[in-house]
Amino acid sequence: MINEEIAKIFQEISEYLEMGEEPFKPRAYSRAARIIGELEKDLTDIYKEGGEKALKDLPGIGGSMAEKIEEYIKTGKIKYFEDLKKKAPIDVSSLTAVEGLGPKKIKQLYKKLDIKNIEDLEKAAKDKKIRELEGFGEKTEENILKGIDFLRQSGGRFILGYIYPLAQEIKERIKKRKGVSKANIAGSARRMKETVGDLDVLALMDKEDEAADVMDYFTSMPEVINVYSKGSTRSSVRLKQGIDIDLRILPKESYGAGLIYFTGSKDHNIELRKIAIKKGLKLNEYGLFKRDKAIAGKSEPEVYESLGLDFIPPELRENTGEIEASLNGELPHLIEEKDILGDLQIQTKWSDGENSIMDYAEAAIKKGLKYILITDHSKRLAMIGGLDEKKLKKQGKEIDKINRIIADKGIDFRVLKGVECDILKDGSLDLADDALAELDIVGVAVHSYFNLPAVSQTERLIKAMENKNADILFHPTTRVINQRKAIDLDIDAVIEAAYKTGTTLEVDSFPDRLDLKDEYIRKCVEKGVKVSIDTDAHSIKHLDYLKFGVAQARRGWVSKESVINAWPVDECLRKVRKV
DNA sequence: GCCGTTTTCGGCCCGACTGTTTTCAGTCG
Repeated sequence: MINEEIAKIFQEISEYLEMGEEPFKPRAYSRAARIIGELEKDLTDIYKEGGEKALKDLPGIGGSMAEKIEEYIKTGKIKYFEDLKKKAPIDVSSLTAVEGLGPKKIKQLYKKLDIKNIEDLEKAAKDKKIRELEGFGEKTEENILKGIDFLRQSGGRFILGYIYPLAQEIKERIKKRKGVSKANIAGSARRMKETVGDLDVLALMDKEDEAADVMDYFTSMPEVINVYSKGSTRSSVRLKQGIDIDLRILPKESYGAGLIYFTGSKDHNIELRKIAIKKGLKLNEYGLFKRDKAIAGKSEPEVYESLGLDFIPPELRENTGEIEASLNGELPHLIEEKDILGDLQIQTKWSDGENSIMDYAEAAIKKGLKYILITDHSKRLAMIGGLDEKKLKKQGKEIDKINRIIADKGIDFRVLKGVECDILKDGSLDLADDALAELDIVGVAVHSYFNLPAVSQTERLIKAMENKNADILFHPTTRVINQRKAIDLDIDAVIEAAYKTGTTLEVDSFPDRLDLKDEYIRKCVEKGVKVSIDTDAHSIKHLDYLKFGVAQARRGWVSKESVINAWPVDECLRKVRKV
């Protein structure tokens, strides 16, 4: 966990330095921040085992940064960073979160208008002061206000994939405390919503008198910065990561009912209670009651069964038809992570990924996958080394070689040739058709002109899908949660076109993308459109993100049948093909 | 500030787009 804290500090240092004149130092810090953020191993452990030297051996970390990391491990602070903050007490990280604002503009705003945070910024923009600054104008001022609005809308919600490991870890720690026989994450995190407002953990305790110890532990965990409340059955704290977390302790007989109650959603629970009432029963967080007698409550399946329902997986509990489906025995058999046999979106060192093709192959084999599709960016994204037709061919030869090596070892695994080909403004593709035709699977994606009006944007996507080489539309709406809105488009028309052209639509598993989102995925399921669930990995570590894409697909009612990469490689290639 | 099968000094991903300009700085990826 210390890695994320240091990564955040280094990123902020980078932004501070960017306000100055020195050109390359910021990049070094930003690169280091990224590397640290993606490190498998805890920096504290690396330091404990190998000292400052081991830190220096990390890529992107030299003497100066190793010292700073050591300082943070020992003191919890980095003086260099504290000094920067003292010199210019600006809330850099929240200001850079406003789209269109970078370090240079922030510096101007601070120097000329003494803007230190979002509140100052909003006031200055509303007072029309920003447009008067050199290099700024009316449009910039407008965009700043829009950016603030957008931040507010998404504000306060945490991206599930980034907070989930912390929730898991705390749950595991609670589980290990004396007297705790079960612990679960509840709330929207258990429903695997793409963002969560806070976290809930439930613990089952057999003996009430041990609860005080558990609560003592919970409210004094190292991450806790504020204790809102502390009691024998419920405590509530804020963590230094900025998120609030509740712990509730339940007795054995009502653990299942409590789990349902605290998992929600609220609307789902209300419907359940209505069903209980119809049956002359009463459902609350303590159990299902007939008069005053508990008839169920120990486990979730028991409660659902007593209500005459099939068990409803948490991802479906949004009161969007799951209760009727459950009553009628028509719930889908949802896709599971273990069903996924291949990953169809992976960026390597050939463009903006961190690892080699072989690294990914080895990591994927280890994870039990049977195939991966290599999809580096195409040439339009020149700045990150996008591939042209020639390089793509060269990459194909490397893939052939790797496949031979793997086959020689007798491993059942295959690396497929692909690309993430840019969709240009007019809907044509960035690479020549004959080059695309050589590949096993072609992914196409939008990375530019996000602001086209809905009509042209929709036409653009449909034209791209009409290209017979375009097999999968990657991250179809291009949103980045909490950062960038989805492009304007007629989603029904896009899904209709996907159906007609036989194009697969992707569920991108990257935690801040999860694109398509759940309600659109469900439209695909209803329409019979094929989907793929891919990680969009830019590093082998990102292969772990698959579970979030699978969860999003589950929230979209997806069963294995419609997922092309839940099938063996030959079947997948057959399914992806356009007819 | 980091890094080195060209280097312990001199490089460092760099093109497109936007909104500001009247030739370009800043931001984004």
